[in-house]
Amino acid sequence: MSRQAPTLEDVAREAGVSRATVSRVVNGVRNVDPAIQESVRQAISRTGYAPNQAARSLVTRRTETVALVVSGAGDVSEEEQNAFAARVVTDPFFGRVVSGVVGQLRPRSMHPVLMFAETDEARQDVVTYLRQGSADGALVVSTHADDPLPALLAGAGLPAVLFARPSRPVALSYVDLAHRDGGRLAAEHLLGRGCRRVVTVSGPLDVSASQERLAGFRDTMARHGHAYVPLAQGGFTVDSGMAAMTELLAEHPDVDGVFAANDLMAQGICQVLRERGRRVPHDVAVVGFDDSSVAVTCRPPLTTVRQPVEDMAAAMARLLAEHIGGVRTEPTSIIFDPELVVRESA
Amino acid sequence: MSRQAPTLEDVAREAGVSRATVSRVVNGVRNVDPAIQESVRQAISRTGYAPNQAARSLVTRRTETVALVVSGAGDVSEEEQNAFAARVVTDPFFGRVVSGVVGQLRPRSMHPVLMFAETDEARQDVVTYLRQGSADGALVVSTHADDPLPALLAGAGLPAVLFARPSRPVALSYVDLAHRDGGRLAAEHLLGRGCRRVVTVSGPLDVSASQERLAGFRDTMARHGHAYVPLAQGGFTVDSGMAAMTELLAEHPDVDGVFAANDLMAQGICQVLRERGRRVPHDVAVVGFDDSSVAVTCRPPLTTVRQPVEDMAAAMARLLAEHIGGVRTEPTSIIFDPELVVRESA
DNA sequence: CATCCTCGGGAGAGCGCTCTATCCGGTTCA
DNA sequence: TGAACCGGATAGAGCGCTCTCCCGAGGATG
Repeated sequence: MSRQAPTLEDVAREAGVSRATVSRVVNGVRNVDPAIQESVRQAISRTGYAPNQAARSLVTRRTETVALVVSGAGDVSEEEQNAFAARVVTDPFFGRVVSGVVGQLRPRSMHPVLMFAETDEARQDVVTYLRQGSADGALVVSTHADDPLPALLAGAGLPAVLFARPSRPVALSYVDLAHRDGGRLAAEHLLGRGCRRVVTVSGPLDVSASQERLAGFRDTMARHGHAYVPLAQGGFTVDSGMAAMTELLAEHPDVDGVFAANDLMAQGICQVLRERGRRVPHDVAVVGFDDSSVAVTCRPPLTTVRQPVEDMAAAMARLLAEHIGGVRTEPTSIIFDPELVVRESA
Repeated sequence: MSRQAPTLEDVAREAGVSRATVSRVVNGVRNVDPAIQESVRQAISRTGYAPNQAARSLVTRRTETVALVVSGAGDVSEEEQNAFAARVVTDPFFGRVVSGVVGQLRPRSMHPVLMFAETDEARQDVVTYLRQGSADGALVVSTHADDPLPALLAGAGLPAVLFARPSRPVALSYVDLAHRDGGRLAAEHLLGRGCRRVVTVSGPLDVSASQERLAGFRDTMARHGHAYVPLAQGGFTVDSGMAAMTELLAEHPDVDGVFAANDLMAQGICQVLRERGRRVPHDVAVVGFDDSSVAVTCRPPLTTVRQPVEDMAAAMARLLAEHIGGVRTEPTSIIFDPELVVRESA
């Protein structure tokens, strides 16, 4: 970067028109004479002009940037922060979120800036970041039901869209899945296969999605005469799935069906079952949740309840863009339906 | 956001001082009378002032934002773009990169914006994004050796730091691993265990890291009398590892050692071996590469060559910050040493 | 032929901040 | 006592862009 970058002024002089006209050409607004348009374009490429985003933002009050925030509850220590980031990013679920979001933002020339807000301070940073106009809005994925961030955002009147309904009502749009129906689908499938001694590994019960999946599952089991379904709580990771299954297996060695609240845990469950000499699905049927990439790579491939994460994330981005653009003003919710995907594990 | 956001002017009026003084307090520069400092601070919290980042950027020419770019080579179709993003983000490797980068950026109050540049157009977008001052610099992770992005960035004189040495020399800083030494470590370990019929699954050979790991491995094997090591090329994914091992096993059923160029493939390899009735490590020893999270969750846990990705990513961020700040002007390279981590698979 | 539009273009006022030049009042020192 | 100095604050000039207003030249209209 040797000399000063060319400005609108330079291009205008080069093309022999006014700043305003160049601006009009660049932004494609109003009718500009095609001949002048062309000469401006040439002047632009001759000077190698690139509009200064800061100057533009200063007057438009738009940055074409949104914050993609993964927020937890409570406080974690300084060094845990990075571990949190690593864990979140590595989760196949997050990959699908990013994929869906980017797919929507790209055609709108918008960009996501990644933020992790697992401490109160970090959450305050997110609010400040938005308040100072560094981003136009936020897409929030909470890892806990009682995440305080949505309320902070709503309180500051900042545009935001949530993944999953917040535990306490907040005046923000969100997308969610009918988790309860997902639990029902899993139960019906296991029952349909003739499973009679079914157990379940739930997600963390402070996450409402976990509660709902479990509730839907248990309700359906109950309605078919299975009043009690043994439960172990997991943490949505492979490890926690293994631990939970080990525990359940000790108490219920005759188990013939398992519902796991996500695929990662289902994978761990399959691993434990195999190590204990149980064949999946012959001896024990396993149903996962999410239909993430591991559902396919898992041995055996998982029968699972599909959550259309990419579509949900895309919807989030779309909603946020509409809120930012002022097209949509009222908080809106979009609930997606789960779908059973039958593979080999059940 | 009901009324207009308060500006410096408002705070100044409220505190009974000039704009400049408030600015100094906000930015903590120069000597300001402690009493005035305090009254300004109070005025700030009373008005709920948050500095406008666009206005600030306009004059400082800094955004405190960096682009975190994952760039491929060649062109992929429109719909493959999202798949690319999903695949990249989900890779545990990327999670570690993000973790390391965020760890460095956070204390500097900088933020990463995520960009995927797997088409020529997308790469051009990255350059434009930086040229218009939307970000102060770029951290580039290339998925292919002949990625054209580094040259574009260097050509435009934009601050950037690369993960891995570019195939053609470019005037940019980079961090890298001594991959060749990593291959050597793997070979020595397998030989030390007494393996005599060793095969290897490499990464894509258009990635220089793959070539180097393979070269280091083969050289060492050759030096110990093993002139020929059967090879199958994989794609750094579990699936490709499985396919490669299936192939190798068909031609070399008596194999007793495998070196995989990353952990994901090693995991696939272990799976195939188990399915074929081979015990790991008893019948076949498997050495992976990376020491990623799957090395621990894999059954059996993987003996692997550790790549300190977090540290490397942190170094990238640090280098970039120095380049942006003008503290460092010459392109610099930092090469990290791999380390063997012995677990159960070999 | 006067009037009213429409269309293409220019002038210029900011957007909210930083930063240099400047000023002011009080001390120090020749 | 006056010049030099210095910490501490202000005034004001931009940074590069958008956007509203305005103007002038045609063309349509009555």
